Amino acid sequence: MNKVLHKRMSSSQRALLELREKIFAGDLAPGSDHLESELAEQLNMSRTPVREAVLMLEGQGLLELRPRKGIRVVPLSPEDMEEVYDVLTELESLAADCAARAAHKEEDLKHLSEAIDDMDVAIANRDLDAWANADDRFHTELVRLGGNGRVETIVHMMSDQVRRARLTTLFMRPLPTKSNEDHRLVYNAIKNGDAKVARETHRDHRMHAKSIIVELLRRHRLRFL
Amino acid sequence: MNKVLHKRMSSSQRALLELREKIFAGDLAPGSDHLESELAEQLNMSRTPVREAVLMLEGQGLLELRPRKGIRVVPLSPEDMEEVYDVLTELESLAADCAARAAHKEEDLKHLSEAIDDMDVAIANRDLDAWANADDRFHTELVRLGGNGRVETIVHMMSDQVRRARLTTLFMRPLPTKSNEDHRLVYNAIKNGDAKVARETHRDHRMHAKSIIVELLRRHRLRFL
DNA sequence: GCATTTCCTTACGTATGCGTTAAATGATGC
DNA sequence: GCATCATTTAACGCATACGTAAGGAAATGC
Repeated sequence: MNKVLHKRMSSSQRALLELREKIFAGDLAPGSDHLESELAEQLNMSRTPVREAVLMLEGQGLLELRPRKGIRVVPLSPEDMEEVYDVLTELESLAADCAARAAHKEEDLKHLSEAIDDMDVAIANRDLDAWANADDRFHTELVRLGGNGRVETIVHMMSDQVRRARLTTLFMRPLPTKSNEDHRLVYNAIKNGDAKVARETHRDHRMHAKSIIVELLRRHRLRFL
Repeated sequence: MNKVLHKRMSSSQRALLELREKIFAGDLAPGSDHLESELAEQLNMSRTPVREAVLMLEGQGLLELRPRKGIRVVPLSPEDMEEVYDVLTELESLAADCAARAAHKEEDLKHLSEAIDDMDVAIANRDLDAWANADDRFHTELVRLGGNGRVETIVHMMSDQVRRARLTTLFMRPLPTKSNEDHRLVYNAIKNGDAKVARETHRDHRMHAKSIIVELLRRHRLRFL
């Protein structure tokens, strides 16, 4: 657990972080309902900061408020995941395009290339968690280089959903060996300032990932419904 | 004012709506700071529902919470508007693409064509407000036809920012006579199922709009700083 | 038996009060 | 005269209490 030094954090902040953790850990299952008072008790605080955190998490698309029905952890249907991936594809491709145009020095692309290298290592070690972590870093750094803060925020929200879906699908996927070739192509295109290639390569990369995940989710759904 | 029948609305809901109205009316000026207690008094309610509304509006990118500094109405710099337009361009183009692929019947495209007609009328009448209204409807309907709820949500948020910027720039713009030609091209492409044309035409349309608005904002800024 | 209405339970919505803390102002030492 | 520190003040964070309304159960009428 990354219990970062939370010297003095407001209860709302704590509620926000801990609820997120619980959601991503699957501790609060997709589709499950919860009462304010229940969550407040779990977090050992009063309802007020919980309400505030829940409001923020609703804005982030992780929770759904249904007064007197409970607070629902938003489910992840294959259809939802298609939506999420389409937004991701579009905005990350834009970021790749902008990053390529921005003429970054090789120095600035260090994090990007490190993430790619880490993925190679992770694949060699068959370490899916490490791979997923490095993949996240690659995509985070890509949008950062794109230089559009709103794109960053939105992509971050969508990535959260992908991360949730990965909980149920990562272990069933084939090792993403092909994936890193794409990453390198995108990296080189950005380094060379080739916006068109960066954009289109990344687009193809994401569309491919989308089809895999959605397919897995559909099959998974079939087995459990 | 659209004082829709608010038979029994919670105070939070009311705070949300009324604060939005005040923001869009410029009653709460971009960049201005306000206290919770001040807003609570204005709205004639306690701080609690105000806090909740403010939290939601922060998630929508309209307010910025700066504890002990005040609640700030987010300013609209030309740079912000560039970001907003880039996101809009990307996601609306996606929506246009999807809408074209979806093979909608002409019936389904009624709202779209009506909005275009209304813009023609508005331009003939030199009625900028009516034009802006119809333009909003066109874009709203376009993303609806795209069929991706998340795209709709995000585009709606970005459109809010554009609407705010329009407050200060609409009156200084030339009549957007050219603009409606673009709308018709997009409409026809969607009707004919030509996704590529729909996407690219719309993209060009938005990029053009972006350059105009950003330019105006920059000039406006120069005169007032 | 089934539908309708009433009552009851309980979660939520909001006001309120108090403790906390951060910004501001003044005091003190150098 | 300036910097640092203490003091003050006021806005916020949070707990708590209470009113309210929604959903369900039970009772009553048909």
